[in-house]
Amino acid sequence: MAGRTVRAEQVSATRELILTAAERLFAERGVYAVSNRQVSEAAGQGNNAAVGYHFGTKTDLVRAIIRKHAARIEEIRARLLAAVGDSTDVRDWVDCLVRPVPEHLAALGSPTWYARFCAQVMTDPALRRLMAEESLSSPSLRQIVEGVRRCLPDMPDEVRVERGDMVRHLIVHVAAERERALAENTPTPRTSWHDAATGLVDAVVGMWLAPVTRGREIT
Amino acid sequence: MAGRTVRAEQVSATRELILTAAERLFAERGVYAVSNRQVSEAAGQGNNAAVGYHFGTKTDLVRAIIRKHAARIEEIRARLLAAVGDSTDVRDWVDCLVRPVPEHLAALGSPTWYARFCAQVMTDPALRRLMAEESLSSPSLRQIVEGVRRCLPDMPDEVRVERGDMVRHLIVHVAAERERALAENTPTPRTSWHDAATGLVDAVVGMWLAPVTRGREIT
DNA sequence: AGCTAAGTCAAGCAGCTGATTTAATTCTTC
DNA sequence: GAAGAATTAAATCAGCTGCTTGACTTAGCT
Repeated sequence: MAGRTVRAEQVSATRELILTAAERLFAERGVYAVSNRQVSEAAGQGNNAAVGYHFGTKTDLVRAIIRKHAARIEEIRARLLAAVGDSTDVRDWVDCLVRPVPEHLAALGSPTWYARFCAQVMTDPALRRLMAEESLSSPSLRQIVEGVRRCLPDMPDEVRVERGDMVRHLIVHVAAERERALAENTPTPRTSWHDAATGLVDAVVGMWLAPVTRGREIT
Repeated sequence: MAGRTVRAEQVSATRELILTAAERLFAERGVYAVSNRQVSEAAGQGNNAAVGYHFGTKTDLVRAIIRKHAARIEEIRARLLAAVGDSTDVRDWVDCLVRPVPEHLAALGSPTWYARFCAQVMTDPALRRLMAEESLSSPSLRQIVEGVRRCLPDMPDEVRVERGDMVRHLIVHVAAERERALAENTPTPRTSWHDAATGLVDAVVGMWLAPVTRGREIT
C-alpha cells in the first residue's frame, strides 16, 4: 500500500496511460463508439482487458477521468474564490464560476480533450449523474451559488436556478466547441482560453443581470 | 408512386412507428446505447431488420428524425419571422430564434423526447454534422442572424457569432433539461413551455446586449 | 533463495451487433 | 383473378462486445 515502490509506480503509470488514451478516444469518436478493447490497445496494453482490470466497467472509467480533472479544477476554483472575499459584484462570482474550466484547459496545453469529453458525459442519459454527483460534492461551487444569491436578492429563486443551469451548460459546451475548433484547425473567435473565458463571463454576467419578465406575455 | 394507396399508407405508418420508437429510446437510453434491433422491436415490427429496410444505417435514421421535426419548427419560425418585420428590437429577433423549439415541443403534447434526442445529436462527435447541415439549410435562420446583426451594429463580428453559438447550445440543452424534468416528474422552474421560453428569451437578450470587455484583463 | 501477491498477457466464452439472404405475406395492376 | 412488385418476417452470417479464465512475469517479503 506504500506510495513509491517500483511496482506501484508502474501500475499508476499504466493507469494514467489508459486514462489519457480513453479521454482522447472518447472525445474524438464518442464515449459509446469506443470499446474498452480499443482503449486498452490505444494505451499500449497488449492486454485487451486492461480497462476491466484497472477500472472495472466503462462507467467507472468515465468516473475516473472526471475525478482526475475535478481535483485540479476545484483547486483553481478555490483560489479564485479566496480572492473575491465577500464581493457584491456579480462579475466576481461569475469569474469564479466560469474561469476554472478554461484555465484548467489552458494549463493542460494543447491539444486537450476534456471539454469534449465532458460535453458528452453531461448530455448522455446514463452518464449525466456521474457529472452531477461530482458537482454536488464541490463545496466551493455551493459557496459561489450563495455568493450570486447575495448579489441578486430580488431575483426569484426559480429564475436564479434556471439561469444557473444555463451557465452550467454554457461553460461546458462553449469550451467543447472551442476545443473542437482548435483540434480541427478551424478559426476561433478568441486567441486564448483566457480571452474565451472573458467572452463567456461577459455574456454570463449580462444573462444573469437581465430583467425578468413577470406574468404572462402575448404569444 | 401515388400517395394514397393502402400499401403506401401502411408503409408510412410503420415508418412513423419506427421513427417514434427510435426517438423515445434514443432520448431515454442514448443513441448509441440502443441497437437497430431494439428499435425495430419497440416499433412492434417482428422484423428485426426493419430499421435497415426502411432507413438504412443508424445515421440515416437519426437524420430522418431530425427532418421530421425540422419542417414543423421551420414553419413556426417563419410565422414568427413574418411578425417581426424589420424591427430593431433585439428581443423580437431573439423571440424568433428561441421560441420555435419550445413551441414545437408544446404542440407535440407530453411526453416529448425530441429535445433530449437533439442534445445528444448536437454533442456527439459523429452526429454533430447532421444537425449542423440541417441548420445551415434554413433560410429563416439566416434571416434572424442578419436581423440581430442590424440591431447590434457596433458589436464585433466574432463576439456576435460567439454569442450566437451560445444561444444555439442554450436553446437545445435548456429544453432538454426541462423535458427530462417533466419525464422524471421533477419540479421545473416554469409551468409551461411558453413560460420556459420566456425565461430563456429574457436571459438570451441580456446575454446578447451585455457589454464587451476589450483588450486584456487582469488574471 | 524461495514464496506470495500483484500485474500483465493471451485466449476463449456467450451474447449482441449490423447486414444479408431467403421465405412468406400482402397489396397493386393488368 | 393471376402476375408481379413491395413489405414483413425469419434465419443466418461474420465481426465485435464485455467478461472470464489460466498461464506467465515480476516486485516485495521472510
